[in-house]
Amino acid sequence: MKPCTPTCVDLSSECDPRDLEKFQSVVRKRVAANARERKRMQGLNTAFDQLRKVVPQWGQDKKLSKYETLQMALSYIMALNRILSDSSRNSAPHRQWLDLQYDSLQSESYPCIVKYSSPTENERMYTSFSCHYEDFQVLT
DNA sequence: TAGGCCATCTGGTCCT
DNA sequence: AGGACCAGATGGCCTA
Repeated sequence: MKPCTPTCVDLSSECDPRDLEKFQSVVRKRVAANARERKRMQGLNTAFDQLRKVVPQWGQDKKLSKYETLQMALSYIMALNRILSDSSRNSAPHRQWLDLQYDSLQSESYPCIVKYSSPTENERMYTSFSCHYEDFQVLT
């Protein structure tokens, strides 16, 4: 898995000490850069995990890939945006608001997600959206 | 076994 | 000079 790094090479026996020192400095910098890059990528993955938690994921027991997460977030934001602009035009009650969300979230908006149409799945979706609706209300 | 997804390493570029 | 960011390469793991 790990490609061979310069640390694999043993130069200690035949190198000029100054070259060796220079080489070791390069290796130290490379190792430090690798660690920083790992940390950066871990931060990025944490952000993806946080995004997965707030993005709808019904009927999907498998974790969304990074690409799917971004696609879903995009679609979700677009849908909420549409809901917001629609609801500002006519003040719909809660259930109508949810129905509106359902209309906005058809499968063509979520190409990465399998669409489930059973009452159970719809109910789960309403529950999920109720939660988001509360958050939405707090924010606005 | 092939393909998808991912973590890691690496070198390059840009910014402070 | 050092750090952040990026993209390509590579190899491991998992699933159909």
